[in-house]
Amino acid sequence: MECEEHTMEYKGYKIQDHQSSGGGKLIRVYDVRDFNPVHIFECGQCFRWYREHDGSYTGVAKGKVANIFYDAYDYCSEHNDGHGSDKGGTLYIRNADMEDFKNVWYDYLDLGRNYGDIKEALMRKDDIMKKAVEFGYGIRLLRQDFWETLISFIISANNRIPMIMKVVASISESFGKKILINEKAYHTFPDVENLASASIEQLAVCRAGFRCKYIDITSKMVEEGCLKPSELYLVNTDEAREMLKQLPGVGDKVADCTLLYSGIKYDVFPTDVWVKRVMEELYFHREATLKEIQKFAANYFGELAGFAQQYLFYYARENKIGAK
DNA sequence: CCACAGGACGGCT
DNA sequence: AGCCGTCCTGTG
Repeated sequence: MECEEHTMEYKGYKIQDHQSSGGGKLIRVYDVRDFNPVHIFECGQCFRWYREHDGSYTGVAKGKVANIFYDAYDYCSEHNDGHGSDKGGTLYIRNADMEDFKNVWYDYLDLGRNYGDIKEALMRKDDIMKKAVEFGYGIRLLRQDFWETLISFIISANNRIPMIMKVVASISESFGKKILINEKAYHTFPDVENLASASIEQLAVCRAGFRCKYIDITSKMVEEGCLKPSELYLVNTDEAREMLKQLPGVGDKVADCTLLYSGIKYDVFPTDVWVKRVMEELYFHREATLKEIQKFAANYFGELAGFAQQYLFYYARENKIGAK
């Protein structure tokens, strides 16, 4: 089998591109900091990544399939140096070439952002954030496809993560494009037109329940141009949230998740039951309304609210903070 | 069989 | 504006 390797530099990262004639493609990215696949793929922001036996994750995003593995340089010692940054490691992206890395994965994995600085700023806030950041030290906010994120979080309403994953997988199998890799089939998330042309009966097969009608109407509204994703970048966060809330099935929480996880706005604080519990238990020391929590987060975390929320959510859910 | 988990929405105050 | 019943599909 012929193998070809190239080493190059891209936006400050040293990359090795490994292509074999057998069809195996691999990208190695050196010195990637603040990266832990478990934290990234299991912190509730995405629904299409599955853990393999070797600890890597396989998923479909932006029309591409990849397997992601991370090898930390100093696995056993402390994960951070007390200043919010870690020692880094090597990121392996299988089934990707240099073009895929430049066009999809660099951006999707938010590799252009210095999470060390964000973690340091949040840890300086208080001991609660220090603990939350130390716990989820390898979290990154994925910059996901807007449309997939919107529909995924409409499905997330009053629903649990394993169920959301099943419904999104089912919608992709029914309406997305098939990709064959080593004779195994993967499916992309359908684009707006494909979902808009589906009937409610076809959607019902995907087990989305009462959310089927929201998906149906939202698809048709977006197809007709009632909401143009590009316009969300041009307005402030409150206006963007109100625009999204015009779509059925989209309230404050779904709107904020969509804005945050597709990388459009970062000064949001999506407040689900877990975030509400952790805020009540650790910050308010009493019951608090959603409004109070939103106001507090906006003032206290400001531009970093979205990142703070993600560390707090992962910390709360993994440790069952505030659970009955 | 029942209790419970999880946000949006609409009707009521 | 705030409160609360209802919506669906699971699992324990």
